[in-house]
Amino acid sequence: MATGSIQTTYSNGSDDVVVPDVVVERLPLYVRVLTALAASGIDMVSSEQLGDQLHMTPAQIRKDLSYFGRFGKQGRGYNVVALVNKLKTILGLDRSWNACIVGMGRLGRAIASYPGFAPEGFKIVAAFDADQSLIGTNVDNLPVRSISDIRQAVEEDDIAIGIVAVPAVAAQSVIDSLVDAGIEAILNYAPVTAYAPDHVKIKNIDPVISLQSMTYYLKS
Amino acid sequence: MATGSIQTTYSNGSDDVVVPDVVVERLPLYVRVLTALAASGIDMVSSEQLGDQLHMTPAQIRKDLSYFGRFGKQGRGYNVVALVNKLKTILGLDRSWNACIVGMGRLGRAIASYPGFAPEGFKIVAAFDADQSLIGTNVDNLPVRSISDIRQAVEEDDIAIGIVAVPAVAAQSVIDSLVDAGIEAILNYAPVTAYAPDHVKIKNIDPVISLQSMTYYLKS
DNA sequence: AGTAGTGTGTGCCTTATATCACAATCGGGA
DNA sequence: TCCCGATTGTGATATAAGGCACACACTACT
Repeated sequence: MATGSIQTTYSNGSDDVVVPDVVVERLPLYVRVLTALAASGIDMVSSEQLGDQLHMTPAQIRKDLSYFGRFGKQGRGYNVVALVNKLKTILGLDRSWNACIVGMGRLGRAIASYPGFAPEGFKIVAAFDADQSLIGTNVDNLPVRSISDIRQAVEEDDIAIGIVAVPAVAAQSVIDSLVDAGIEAILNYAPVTAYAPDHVKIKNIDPVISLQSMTYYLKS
Repeated sequence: MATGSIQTTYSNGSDDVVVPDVVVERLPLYVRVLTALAASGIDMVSSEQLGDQLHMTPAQIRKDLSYFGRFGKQGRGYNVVALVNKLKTILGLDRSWNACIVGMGRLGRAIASYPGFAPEGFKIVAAFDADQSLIGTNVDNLPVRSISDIRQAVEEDDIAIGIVAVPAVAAQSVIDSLVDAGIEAILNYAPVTAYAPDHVKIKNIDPVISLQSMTYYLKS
């Protein structure tokens, strides 16, 4: 759909493997169930058991993992803790990441106060808005700054991720600013089909679009 | 990934066509840009122009539309208003839909007060929670009811869509209740890989998972 | 040490999705 | 009325993703 690289190479010690995007998108799901399994004290798991939990075929799980190495043992399965650590390293989740929010309206504030980011290593370290009456105030202990400060803040605070929560009409220009400031990943909550150059990853969160495709299947 | 029908048939006057899921998921995007074009007074549009706006190839747009009929005219393109109306009808967006929210914590309240649903025809008509101290109170003019009332409410209020905003541990059982109550579409905000039978559509909204797959591509 | 049982990793095949490319068609102007 | 430029709709082809099935590896038990 949107332009962007479909795949990347993963340098796996010996040779470089081409990893499809869809595979990378599944890895966080593996991390999540493996983390839960580890927490409940289970130390080995088979691809079949993982498949049951994730509602996918064991073959797909094995193939996905095989892009990155050989983590399992025949007859035994995968060591839960070892595998989750390896996957976290692959995904870059063995460290924390700084993010900023652009747009501190109702939605931006809800995102800023969402308690699910921090435990996973995503820290929101800056907030921006275009509204002069908001700039300078504090929201959730975050000082709201002018959008024109983005570039400087991205450098100073080592911000890698931008979260866009502005109205649709402003979204593309905000995204351009973020890209221009050197950000490489964007989580876009604005209801637009946004454009970013190939080297910048962008993902959209749009509940209305999700609902609108589901109604197709509703009978009554 | 999750089990579920990959495709459905669309009865298009003469013959039944198999419509892939991915195609249906793109239709709302077409509706959105077409609506914007209509609002700006443009009355004809070509697949190439649509492709520019959506960052996809004209061929894909034409093929997607061709699953449902022949809406364009050679040499001219598509009539914007006629096409958007047709697509809305196909998607079931020519009417309004009732939805309920389960889980009236921080997230559930943010969803309930999100102003983006109503203009698109999605009405939140009921709210449920397990917390006795919340039941009976009003949130955003919505009375919070017990989860055990779901079945009755779904029937009485003609609710077609369930929005799940409960903690991860409670999500699957809530989804089972919704399915049991006869709901056919679920928008799940809980961070779990939820299961629903094939006849129930389920979509997940999970910003953390989205971030976690993007970090794979971050260099530094 | 030998053997039975289990589950991985992967080549090969199937299915799904995207793109190409061109005949068919439309509207406007000479 | 006929021709020309534009753009659709779609068969054919190319690419991508998923799943099967089995050789191989590992453990445990005798």
